[in-house]
Amino acid sequence: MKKNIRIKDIAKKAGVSVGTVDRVLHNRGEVSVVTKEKILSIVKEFDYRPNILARALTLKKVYTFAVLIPYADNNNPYWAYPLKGILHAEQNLKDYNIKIEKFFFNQNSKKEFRIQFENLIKLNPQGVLLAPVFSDEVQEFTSKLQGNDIPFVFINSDKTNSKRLCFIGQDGFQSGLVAGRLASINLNKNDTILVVNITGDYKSKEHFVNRNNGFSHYFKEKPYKIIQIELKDNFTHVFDSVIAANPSVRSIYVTSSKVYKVAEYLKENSLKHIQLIGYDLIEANVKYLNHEYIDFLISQNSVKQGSKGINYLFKAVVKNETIEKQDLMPIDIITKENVKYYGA
Amino acid sequence: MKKNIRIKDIAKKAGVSVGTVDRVLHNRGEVSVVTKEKILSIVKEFDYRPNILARALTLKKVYTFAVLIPYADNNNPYWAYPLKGILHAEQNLKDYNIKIEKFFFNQNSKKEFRIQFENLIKLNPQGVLLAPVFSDEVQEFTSKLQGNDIPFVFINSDKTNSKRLCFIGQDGFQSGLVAGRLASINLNKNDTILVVNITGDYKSKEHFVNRNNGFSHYFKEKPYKIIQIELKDNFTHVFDSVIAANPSVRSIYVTSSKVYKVAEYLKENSLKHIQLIGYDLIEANVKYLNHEYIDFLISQNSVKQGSKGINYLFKAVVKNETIEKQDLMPIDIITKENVKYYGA
DNA sequence: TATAATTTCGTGTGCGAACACGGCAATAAA
DNA sequence: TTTATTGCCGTGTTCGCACACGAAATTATA
Repeated sequence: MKKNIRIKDIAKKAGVSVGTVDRVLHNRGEVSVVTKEKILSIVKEFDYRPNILARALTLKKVYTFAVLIPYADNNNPYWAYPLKGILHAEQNLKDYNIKIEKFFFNQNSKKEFRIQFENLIKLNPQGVLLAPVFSDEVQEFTSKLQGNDIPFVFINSDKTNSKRLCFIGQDGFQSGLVAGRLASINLNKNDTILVVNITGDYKSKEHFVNRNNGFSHYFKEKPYKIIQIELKDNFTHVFDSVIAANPSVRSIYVTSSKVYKVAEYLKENSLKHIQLIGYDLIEANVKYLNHEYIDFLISQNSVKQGSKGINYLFKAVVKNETIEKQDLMPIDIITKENVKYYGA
Repeated sequence: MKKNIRIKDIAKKAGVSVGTVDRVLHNRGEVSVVTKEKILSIVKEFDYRPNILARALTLKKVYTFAVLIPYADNNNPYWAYPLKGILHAEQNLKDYNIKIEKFFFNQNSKKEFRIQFENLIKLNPQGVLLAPVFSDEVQEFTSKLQGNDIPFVFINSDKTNSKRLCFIGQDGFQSGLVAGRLASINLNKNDTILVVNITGDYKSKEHFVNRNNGFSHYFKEKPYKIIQIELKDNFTHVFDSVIAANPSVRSIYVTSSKVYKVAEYLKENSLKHIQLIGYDLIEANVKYLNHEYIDFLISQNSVKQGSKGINYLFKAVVKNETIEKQDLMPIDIITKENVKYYGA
């Protein structure tokens, strides 16, 4: 393990001054082709990597990253968690002069999304982390970013067509498979499984479609009856009739973090014999998990998604490292017994 | 979010030079009580934290950490994983002049452990990460470390009596509960569950005792029969008779990472109707998980344990931060469907 | 009072990288 | 030949911190 080579060392080897080496490294011209070539070859040979500590120290320049995600509220607590991770990463990178500007929008409002991304663009950040909720708007937005040479990272869901730096999230299909495995526990032949999609006005459904597909795929050639229903936020009435019409329902799979709403329903109607599986460790879900109305939660590590997003921007923009185009988070299986280790 | 205060700022506020501030901060004396008090109060008021970038840059001093863990081999692949994490963390901290010296010993040889820790002591590292396998020897070792003011971190298992900086590992009891939950899936009343302890010559059993206790606790007041057996590495013969004597065994819980040996047995004897649960994502286990001879693996994040261990030493020794006395890793539940996300 | 010993404090240098600035040579324009 | 203009390159400073060195102020001793 030998020491890292420094600019000074390169200069000595090339028989020039550090200033010259620096000019080559930063493409600031004013260097003859001959010496440039020579320096570059040395750089390559000894695998020069700038000492980022020294760089961060000397650069008064503050890197600004921007985040564009939905805001969280009572009816939509999910996005509080990625935000937590983002703040955590910000804290971690404080020494490196990284500032993170946050822009929030209503998950159901394309208009707000558009307003916020206009604001964001004005800021001219060095990198962007965003949740690509509305396909068309995202397309438009990312084109602009590309035009300004601003790299961007997707979080939570993906739009493969765009030239993102990276996507951080979960493989929805695969998590559907896991859900299938969990939903079929303790079931008897001919029992019924209910799949519940609570999407509200949510427009970007790809995520949920993948989960459904994975789930269905798991049950090919398995002897269970599966019913799928689509619900709005306020669904008690609809649910009553579905349950009444299907008394053999023994297992429910909710494809989103709103599983706590179904849990609430099960509790109020004393339906503890029905297994319940859903997504994400938000507070309400954890409560029902502990009270055994929810049997399994699938976590997509939303907090970590946030911190990873920022860290990838840091690596790519500040450290100039190449990063993987995709980081699929583990599909954590959470029960009452192990939930306490996934909290913070 | 205002700028961090610097030594220079403190100096100005106190009406002294940076040298004086520095002397106070590092307790190098040669400062009058009055000015010392004044400086300390300013430090406190403005929550001064040294810029670790600048510090790492200026300190030619190389921090040396030492690691003392069992080595991995074919019959004992486990420790390859924490080592992986350790190497990863080392890579990450390269810029900070951290060197990590590794010392390995045979898991069953107190003699080797002793030899290696003598070697380690000679190195006089700034911090130590160790697996406290042999109680008495560890006691002796850690006393010496304390005598030399060398902080140390435990990994994988704990010895609460010693003055460790921190313990990183899993709550064995709690993981036993999780195993209980998983082992009782799809069971009928009066089915039998077999608990298998494969400990070899392994002397430090606390870890496994905790897992057993947690498992037993889960089954209090549950209508299943539970049998516990203790096996050496070569157990085929014994196992034959146990299975023969208990045809109602429908679920097996192996309390260690050697569950692949039981899986092998199940495969050779075509006992696919028996559920199998064990620990750790070592290669052999993953293979049988994919072939559905193992139903669930409980992962204790051994790789991450390694990297965390080093990072805690870094935080405590280099950054001078206080750290939690204990970091309990999540109890990851792994199935065929989600295993691929826990690999690296 | 003069000198030595000690306490108390300030200054200067270096870590590695970034960049402004200025210098020297070769060539072009006067 | 003199004066600009350009191409090419070296020097010096800065970032925040650590530490060596030495200077001043204070106290002790002759």
